[in-house]
Amino acid sequence: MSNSLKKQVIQEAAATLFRDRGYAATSMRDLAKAVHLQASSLYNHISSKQEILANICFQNAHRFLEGLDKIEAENIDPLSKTEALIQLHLIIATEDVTSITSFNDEWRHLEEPHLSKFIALRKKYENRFKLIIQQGIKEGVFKDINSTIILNTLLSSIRWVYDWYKPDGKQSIEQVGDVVCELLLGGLKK
Amino acid sequence: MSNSLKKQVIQEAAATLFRDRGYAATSMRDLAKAVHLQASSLYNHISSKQEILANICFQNAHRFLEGLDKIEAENIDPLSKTEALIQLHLIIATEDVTSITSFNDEWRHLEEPHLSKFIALRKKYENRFKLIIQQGIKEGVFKDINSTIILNTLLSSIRWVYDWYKPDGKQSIEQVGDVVCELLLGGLKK
DNA sequence: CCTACCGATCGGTAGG
DNA sequence: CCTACCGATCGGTAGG
Repeated sequence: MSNSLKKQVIQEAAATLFRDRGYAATSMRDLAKAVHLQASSLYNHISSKQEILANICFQNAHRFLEGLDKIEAENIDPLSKTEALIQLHLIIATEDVTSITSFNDEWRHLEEPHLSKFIALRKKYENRFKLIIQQGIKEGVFKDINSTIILNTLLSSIRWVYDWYKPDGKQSIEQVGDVVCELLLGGLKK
Repeated sequence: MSNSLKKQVIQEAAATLFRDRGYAATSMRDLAKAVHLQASSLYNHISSKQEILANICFQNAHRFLEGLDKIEAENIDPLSKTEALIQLHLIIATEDVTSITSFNDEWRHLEEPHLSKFIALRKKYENRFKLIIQQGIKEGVFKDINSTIILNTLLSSIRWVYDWYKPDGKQSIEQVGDVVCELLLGGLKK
């Protein structure tokens, strides 16, 4: 197995462990066992436990920001953009459930300077999302509700899917997405 | 200070630390420092780190179940019950933000037999909540949407308030609650 | 990739 | 409530 491929395997095993037990409760010996190595051998592929977490967090942060870039560039109204963003969250979630869950829950274990950088990226994402919502309010498609509350409720309401969704379930993620959109946007639309 | 009062102080300090750093990343020495004791002295008041977590989790679980008891007993329609449940979550959240946050995020660090007991309590709560939603669908007040998706979206969408709400904010929790109700129930109502 | 090992820290106990 | 201390485990390094 190539070195970079092995690194990938370690990263994925770490994401699973971080999701299941949390970052702090996962030891490098747990991780080593998961990939059939001695703990010390991990350090031929990664430089520290912290680096693994940082990779998980920033990889996912960039996936969200890239998705947002595309949606912003599209020539569609704020309602369609909001719908597209909800679907983006669900698509990213299903592409790599374990990674996204540990990204959601474990970023707070980032150390500086990673932590500040991560929070800044998230803030940027949220502000751009909020701008789309505010545009929707301005254009009269959305109710005139505090846009921070709308944003937080939208972002938060999608999160259960990460914990809950299993690819072998009876419902496709698109179906779940449509229902979630109907539920959330139904109350938001004027 | 009485013994039971000191125990209360320790529990609250622990809830704050668990919320800020997580259960696994909080050491008994951290906790001891927060209450101006030596680590060993904590054990005059509590029996283990695990016991503290179990107390936090079960205290909050019972607050939710008691609230649900009352709401179920009221002679009101499913829509009003759902509204009352959303407000219940927000009220409990604001009464004791730190405790509820570590209850939400740290229960998975419970060990057996606590863990199974806790999951069973939560399942019971969710099933009874779901029954109210299903009643609303049957009576034609709610759209005929998969009740599990509705339940999860409702429960999940409220969670950001725990992380976000500060009592010194500009908005009262009732205002936030009204907005969240409008947003969520607006899409749910037929 | 391994064996051997480091200093630091963990939850908790003994004994007063 | 403290000092002193236990065995276990932590992330990580040295050296091959």
